Amino acid sequence: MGMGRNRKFDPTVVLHDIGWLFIKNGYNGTSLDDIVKATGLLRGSLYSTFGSKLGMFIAAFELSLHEEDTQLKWGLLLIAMLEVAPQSTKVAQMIQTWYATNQTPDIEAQIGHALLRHSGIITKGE
Amino acid sequence: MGMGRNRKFDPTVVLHDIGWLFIKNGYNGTSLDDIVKATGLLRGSLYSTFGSKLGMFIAAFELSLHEEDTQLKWGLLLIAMLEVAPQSTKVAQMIQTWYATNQTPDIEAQIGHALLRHSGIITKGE
DNA sequence: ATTATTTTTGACCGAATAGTCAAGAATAAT
DNA sequence: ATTATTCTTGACTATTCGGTCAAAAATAAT
Repeated sequence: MGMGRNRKFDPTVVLHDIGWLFIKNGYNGTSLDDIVKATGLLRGSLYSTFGSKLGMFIAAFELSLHEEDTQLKWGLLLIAMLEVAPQSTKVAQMIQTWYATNQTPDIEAQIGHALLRHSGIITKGE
Repeated sequence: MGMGRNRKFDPTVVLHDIGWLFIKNGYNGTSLDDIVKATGLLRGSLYSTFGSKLGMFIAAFELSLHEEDTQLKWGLLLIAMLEVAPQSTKVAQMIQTWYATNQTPDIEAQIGHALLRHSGIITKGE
């Protein structure tokens, strides 16, 4: 008996912070020290909740797919496609699923547009 | 007097190997040990020729832009846009220049297509 | 053949990496 | 209030990271 302490932080909020970090530095470009500093949590809490760095990305990515924040969604989608999918079949499948349900005639142009924006080549409309 | 030894390897060939490595693992996902193994060269030779890991990427990227190998070119372009540009203004400028001279009505669709191919979401035409 | 200059070699370095864990603090259920 | 369970803390580890360097080998020019 005794269910123990409850989590002191809101995983959803933390995953947002982590998501934006990944967008800013890339997946391999983001270290755990970066995540620790950005979230204010310690490694133990992060690992007991998300399991691994990859687990953190997957959770943040999945969250973003169920949200309206298109900035977060597109950013993580790009990182997932280029950096994470090659080393995680699960992430590759998540992208597959997203693509299958979001396929439109202009999807490729949308992706290209997102990448140009992400890299700062274009800023607004054109 | 005495001009000293000549380089024992062909930088162009080496830069191709390095370029494909970056495409396969990403920039931050590729270590110098990876490069050493893939090229057969040792760190000293690589550093005396290219200066740094970033120098290796820039040289491989620049080479690819002057070539016909579209696979290599698109692959490195994607890596450059998403991973390297944020940490190198020089690479950002290279992409800017490329974009300025290659801007077409369907450039965004082309980029999106390249990224979908890179991540294995699509394989051939569609 | 000597020499000045260059490249190659591979051991080495401090810093950063992802991940671990035992001990302590908190708390939900009894 | 006790207790079983959970989360938090932060020090710790082994490994990998990009990069350096002195010595050795090679060679182009004289």
